[in-house]
Amino acid sequence: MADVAAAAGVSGQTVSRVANDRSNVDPETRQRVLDAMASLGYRPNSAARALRSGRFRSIGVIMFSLSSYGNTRTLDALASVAAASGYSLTLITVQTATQTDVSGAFLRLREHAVDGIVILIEKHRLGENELSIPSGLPVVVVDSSADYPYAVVDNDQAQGARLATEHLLELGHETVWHVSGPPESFAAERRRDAWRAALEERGCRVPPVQIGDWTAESGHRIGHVLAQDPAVTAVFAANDQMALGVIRALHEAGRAVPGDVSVVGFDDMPESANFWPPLTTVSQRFERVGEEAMSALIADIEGTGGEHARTLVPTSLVVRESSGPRG
Amino acid sequence: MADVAAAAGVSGQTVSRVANDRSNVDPETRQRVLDAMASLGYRPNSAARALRSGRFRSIGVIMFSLSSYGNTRTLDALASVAAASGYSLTLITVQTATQTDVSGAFLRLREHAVDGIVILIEKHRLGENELSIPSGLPVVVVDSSADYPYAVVDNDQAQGARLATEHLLELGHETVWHVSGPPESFAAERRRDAWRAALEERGCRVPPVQIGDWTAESGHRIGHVLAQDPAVTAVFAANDQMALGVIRALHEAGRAVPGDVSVVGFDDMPESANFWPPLTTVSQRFERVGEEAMSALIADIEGTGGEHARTLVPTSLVVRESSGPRG
DNA sequence: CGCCGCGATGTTGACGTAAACATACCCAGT
DNA sequence: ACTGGGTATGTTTACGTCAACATCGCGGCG
Repeated sequence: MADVAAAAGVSGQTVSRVANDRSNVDPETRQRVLDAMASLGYRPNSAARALRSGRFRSIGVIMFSLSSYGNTRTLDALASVAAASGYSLTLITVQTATQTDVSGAFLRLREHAVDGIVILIEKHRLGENELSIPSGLPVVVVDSSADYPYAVVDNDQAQGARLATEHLLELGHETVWHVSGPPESFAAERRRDAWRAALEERGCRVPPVQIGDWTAESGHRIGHVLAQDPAVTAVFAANDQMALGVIRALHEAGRAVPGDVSVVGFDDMPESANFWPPLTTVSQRFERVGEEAMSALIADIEGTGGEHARTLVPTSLVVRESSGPRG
Repeated sequence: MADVAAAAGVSGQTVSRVANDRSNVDPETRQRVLDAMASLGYRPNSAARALRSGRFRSIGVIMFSLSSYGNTRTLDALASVAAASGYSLTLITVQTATQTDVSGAFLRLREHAVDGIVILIEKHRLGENELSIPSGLPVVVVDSSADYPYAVVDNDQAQGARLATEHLLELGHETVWHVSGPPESFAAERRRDAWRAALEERGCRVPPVQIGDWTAESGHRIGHVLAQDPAVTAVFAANDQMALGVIRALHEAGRAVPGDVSVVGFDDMPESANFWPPLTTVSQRFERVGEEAMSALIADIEGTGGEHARTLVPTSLVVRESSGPRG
């Protein structure tokens, strides 16, 4: 900065004013400073800026894992919105979603002087005492329980699961079997509850829940069991990967999809339209979730708004060939 | 820090020494300082630290998109290694892989005081003049050409493509058709060249290349064309998603996989084992790529080594049911 | 004609840390 | 007892930026 000031023949303060677009700088002087900046390749030093202002224009993201398709897309949206708002994104991944790991991530983010934190954890109930942040940083939680003392943004899991279940019932199936995500996942629980509620509302028998772990392998294993039972004509899997495994098991058992069994997934991965048969599934708007989360966080940081609302982004059903009338 | 110093009855400098684990602090004093730190919840301010030292213990990552499966897994590995080495990760995504966007990302990272940069761009030849970094920051490029003046780490695309092609030839197929990635992708080019070389070495006819864009849809479209030609008995798709589309098109055309046509992919996505039929594919070790890239970068930052080497991580063939002897 | 006010610019200091240098002390060797 | 060297700790200062205050000059108005 001193170099720029010298080159432009002004004081450092004037350079600072130009850099921050302050009023009350003579247009001619401003131009001179801008020229000097350009020719010297000057960039303000954000460390000094952060030290001075206490703000870093940086957002921390704590993720459980990048392997999940939805989390990845949400992160992408977070990055876009953050960049558009002039924030950078500091990413911390934790190996396990334990309180210890998440707390450690918090501490590391505090050291790295972030202005706010997005938690992208798909697991259930991180002990709330552990999540308290002494520094009072703004926090937004994505894809988790409503019990947090922070703003929460999520896809509307319940509404999506209801869409899927009702779609199958409307096709004439007597009931719908469910391949659920793991017990510790809140998203899985919400989808399961909504599936059960949809069945009960219509007076349908509620078959036993099949517990998977989101992987295609678990779907495959469960699919083999379901394929043995001729009463199974409609399956709602809690994600597309498990649906894929179920379909493979049905193929292996010689049961036609959707001729003998209809299958519906949840996520709408890019591949799902090209499964065999193409998968009927619930499309989530992860981009929208990321945008909502980042907007809420930035509003909180900058003092605009901040009601710690719960935002649910609606999902939609994409009907493809894996579901059909009861054969 | 001043509070801690007062609480422990020492000077700020001693606190600093304890915080940085310097030698020459009396064990008793050290403990007193540590206790004070703990009770006051002190965390060093990284902004001030960065300002003082010029080092931020932060790595910038520039990604073209998070939508690619491989990039995501590589990023996951980068994050793990960075965390283990005490670095944080600043993520910048660019919408397009143009020189302008990438340069802009560079500038933003320079402002954010990163110590080094990983470029995770799957596209070809960013103009090299644009990639020059005035500040002389260490840079590692993942998944791209060897022409850069920086260290490069990548999966060994050529070796993988050769594995896939030779596997199909060894099954008795007279030649292998190729569904390629888009022209501007260097990875696609390397796979294409290796496929062609493997065919030519064995004196096989080289069928016309089918150009896709990595998506399952493009594979589906191309698959329909290939399905018309009875001479097509073996297809090597440049990624699993396009392979999925090809398989779907073959199903639709009534051609059995692998009975009539064998299909091999590239990537080994978690879903691929549960395609119908399960996909023979080339498994890439993205985690290893991420580790190598981050290690190289950190070595460069910390002045250890730094020969700007080119590291290729070997791939392996996973044989499943989508490939079989020529029917 | 002189004073006031306002806009443009300069000067000073503080943010939290750590390097460099300074000081204080202890112990071994003569 | 005195010197020299090493260890533990304190003091000063600078990193780059920006808020607060100080200064300067110019035009308007009583």
